[in-house]
Amino acid sequence: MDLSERQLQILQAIITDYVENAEPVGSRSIAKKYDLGVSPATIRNEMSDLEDMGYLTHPHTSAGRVPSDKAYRLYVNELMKKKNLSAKDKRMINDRLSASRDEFDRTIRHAAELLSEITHLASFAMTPATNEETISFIRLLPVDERTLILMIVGESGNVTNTTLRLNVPYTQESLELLSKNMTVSYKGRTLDDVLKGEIIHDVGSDIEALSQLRGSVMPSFLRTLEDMLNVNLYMEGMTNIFNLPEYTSIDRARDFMELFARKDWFTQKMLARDDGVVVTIGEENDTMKDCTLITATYHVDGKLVGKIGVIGPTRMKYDEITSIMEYLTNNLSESFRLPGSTGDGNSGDKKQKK
Amino acid sequence: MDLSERQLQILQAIITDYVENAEPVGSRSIAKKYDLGVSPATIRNEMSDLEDMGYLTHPHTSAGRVPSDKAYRLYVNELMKKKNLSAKDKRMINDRLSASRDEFDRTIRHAAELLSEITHLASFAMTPATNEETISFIRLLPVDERTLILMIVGESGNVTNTTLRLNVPYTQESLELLSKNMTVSYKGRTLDDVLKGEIIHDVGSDIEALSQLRGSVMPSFLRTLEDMLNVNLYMEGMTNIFNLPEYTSIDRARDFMELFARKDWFTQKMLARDDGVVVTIGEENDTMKDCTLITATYHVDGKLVGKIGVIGPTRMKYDEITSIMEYLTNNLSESFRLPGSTGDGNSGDKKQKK
DNA sequence: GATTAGCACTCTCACTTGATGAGTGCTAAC
DNA sequence: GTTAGCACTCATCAAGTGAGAGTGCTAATC
Repeated sequence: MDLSERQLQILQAIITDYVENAEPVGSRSIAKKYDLGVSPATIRNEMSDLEDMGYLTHPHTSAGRVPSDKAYRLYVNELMKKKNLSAKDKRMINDRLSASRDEFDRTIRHAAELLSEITHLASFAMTPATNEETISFIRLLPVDERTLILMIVGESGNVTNTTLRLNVPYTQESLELLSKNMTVSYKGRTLDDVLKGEIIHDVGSDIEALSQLRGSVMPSFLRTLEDMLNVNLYMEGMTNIFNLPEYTSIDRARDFMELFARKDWFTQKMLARDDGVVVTIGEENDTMKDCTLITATYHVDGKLVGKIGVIGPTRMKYDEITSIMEYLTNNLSESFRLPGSTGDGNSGDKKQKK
Repeated sequence: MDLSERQLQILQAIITDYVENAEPVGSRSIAKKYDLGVSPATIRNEMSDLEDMGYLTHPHTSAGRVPSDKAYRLYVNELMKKKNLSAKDKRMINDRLSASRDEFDRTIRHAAELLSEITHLASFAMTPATNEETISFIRLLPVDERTLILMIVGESGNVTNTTLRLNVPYTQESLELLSKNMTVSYKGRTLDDVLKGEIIHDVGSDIEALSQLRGSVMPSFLRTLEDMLNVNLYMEGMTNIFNLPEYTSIDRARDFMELFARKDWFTQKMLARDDGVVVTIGEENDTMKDCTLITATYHVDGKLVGKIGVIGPTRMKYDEITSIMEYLTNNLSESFRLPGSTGDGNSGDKKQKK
């Protein structure tokens, strides 16, 4: 049972109005503001039908109507039109991103900042990495007689390091040997694979000092690998949500903030999402049932993907925000393209349900 | 004009009660709960005097009294006694810290976690570093033909790195040469010094490729140095404050959260504080005038200092919290001591005003 | 002179009441 | 199918009320 043209118009009007004012919208104000050529009474009848079909809800008898998740879904899939960014926003994005184009992390961080500034929502960005990231090399660097740095570098240029203090001094040679040794053992393997798989014991354990050093380093190696899964995640504008009427209750604000304290959990959640612009609304999320989450992917050399996203209440300007994110990710992919390559990296605008 | 013994008793009772219940305390409840041997009326008279002297305030005519910053200051300096930690807390601290004793960053992060769990306040911890940190070496590591990692290591084992993408390919040799080159130029110099000083141009610029590479790397080098000033700062339990009656107003909660979004500012603030256990109360802080901030320092090999701290409303359990922090920092300093060294690293308990 | 009992006074808080206004749902007329 | 009209519902606000907690003052007491 499809919606009639008029029903769609009314629904769109309600969504537009509610997104703007955050208050239940009544039949009379729709009739006044949006020129639909019918009286409030007619609109009331249609609204009642829309409610029966699950597109609207009713906080209480005599409040106006509020769009449901289902309504937003319909809006995102069918109704909304792409918005053009303002010249000011475009300029801002171009300027800020080009300022640090040669540094991955910084560019990504700037992207998150931009996103939260423009949308006035909470945003995040992560450097390109996946569960399938493979190890490129492992390096142990001396600091002082007992202190050393363990560094793991992924294929994508992701780096994680930790500073270790050993109980016994090490020698420069054993350090270099172990670096090479470990690189040989783990190069090309994915993080998941190494974490779940057997630890490789049998390499070069003929030398006493080496195997001792190895024993001290291994536990930290594994823990650091785990950290590496949690890539570089930048979060920005978390406090923006305090300005929204949805979060004037301290409890909801707390819940919101607590979600983001668990960075590792959050990262895994986001990594699991599909490519392209993905919108999940309210109940479609397993946690955060009153939030909408929009993620988009950018590409490096047309292959590796990183993600950016915004989080806010289901009441948000879907059209503007998805357009901004599309522009932003295209811009990012553009600047991370190898000169000469052409691939557009499958940046299709899917908007699909998760 | 000193306070009489009885006035001190009453003030202490008011503080104890207020810290516990977060509600203005009246003369009658003091007389009932604390056995001072005088009637409410006498207590009222004393309270009135204490208010004249600035130790108490009055939200409105017929509420009870609330301790002022000045009262807390007196309490911290003179009245409070050291608390013994519960066996449970001690065990928890020992267990959790020893689990990752060989890794700096992880241990520090665990310390922050512990602190916020035990105190139910917001906490932070930073790895040892100061504005006087000196550069130990600089390393450039290849990732792919245009991508490389720039890594700066400080004397204390602090590492900062960034992934760069160049416009033109580089050669392995030029990379190694530049690494050595830069290390020679900057080794032993402090971050501040390098950031403020002249950029050194004249080293090895006879080779064309090298000077080009250098030109691409330098801007990032300086930006990354700045990052390094902002050490590793771990924040934990920010959402704890939502449970406090002081922060049920969304505005105050927002202000609080926004303070910590500015990590670099916060780091600099904390680095500037004295060694030992330092308590600054309310107005004594230039920002956060309704917060109390307690920091403490731990030592590595008896020299380098790192900081941990808690932040909360001025109404907090000063005696417990300072005791916990003392125990925790002693424990940290202990595990970061070079085997054989003895220095206790000046871990005096100063409690001084900033 | 210090301490205390007594009492009037102040202020907050929770609760009630009534008026107002926005909005719906139904019915009957167009 | 559309619309006007009207009764009904519910949230919100302001004003009013009583209870409770606490102070500040005064006069009596130790």
